[in-house]
Amino acid sequence: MRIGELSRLTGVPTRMLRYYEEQDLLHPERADNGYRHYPEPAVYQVQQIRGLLDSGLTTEIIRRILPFLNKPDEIHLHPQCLTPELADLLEAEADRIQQRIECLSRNRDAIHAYLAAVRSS
Amino acid sequence: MRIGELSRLTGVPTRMLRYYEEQDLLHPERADNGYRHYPEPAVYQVQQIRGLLDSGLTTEIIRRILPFLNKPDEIHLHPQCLTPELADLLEAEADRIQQRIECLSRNRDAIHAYLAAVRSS
DNA sequence: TGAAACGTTCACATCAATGTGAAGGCAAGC
DNA sequence: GCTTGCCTTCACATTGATGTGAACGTTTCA
Repeated sequence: MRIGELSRLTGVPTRMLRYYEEQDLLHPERADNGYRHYPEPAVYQVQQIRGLLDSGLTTEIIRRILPFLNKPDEIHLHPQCLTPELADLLEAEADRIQQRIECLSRNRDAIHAYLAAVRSS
Repeated sequence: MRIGELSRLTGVPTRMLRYYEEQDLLHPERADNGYRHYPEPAVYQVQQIRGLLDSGLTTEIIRRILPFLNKPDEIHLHPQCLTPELADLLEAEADRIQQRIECLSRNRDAIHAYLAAVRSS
């Protein structure tokens, strides 16, 4: 599909889809006339990118971890693909994500606790 | 304590502590000479603010929900304090936080799954 | 008293994510 | 063929969270 349709399907402005490409998050094919051409799964990928951005990750971090998401099965099973440095980077990023999750969970619970307390009074 | 000590205790630059005050997230007292004076609990509050910012929340949202965090007990139990609009706002914010948690959890799991798959090969 | 360390405000700079518009090429229908 | 809508690139503006530095007052201590 072309960029306009992807934009409609995802609700993400075309400007941003081009920006994500510039940031190496998306890699659409190009038609003869230069038009970008996206495969079906791009819809899901864009939603994933949006979710991560909204969660406070930068495009740089997303670029780094994106190749390893959505691929628990279809993995390049050559062990040399996973250098120790890369493994460390992924673990560190998972840890930082975990910290965010805990922070957000605490505060979500606090909001709920507040609402419950006030309502039961 | 003064701003420098709070900065050392939290690792947050004084510039940012002043910025958070400008954004109505912190409200230190002022000494006669104009120096800011923070109470002990400010340390925890600053850490909380940082956690929320790092999780992708804006200062505007943090300003709105901050008064209701950390107060499951010491609540203004006057029911008129919780207008329906305010309750809606808090619920909506809790929902959006929940979405972030789910997005981050999915991707943390994906990273772990990738690492596990590659290592067991 | 003078230096060092800290505080104040003001202001300009940066960076990432995004908005917006110009100027022009391509495509599909009337 | 012309209009309409989509596509391209280029470029400048904006917003929120920061960095950084100037210019100046305060506290501390030798």
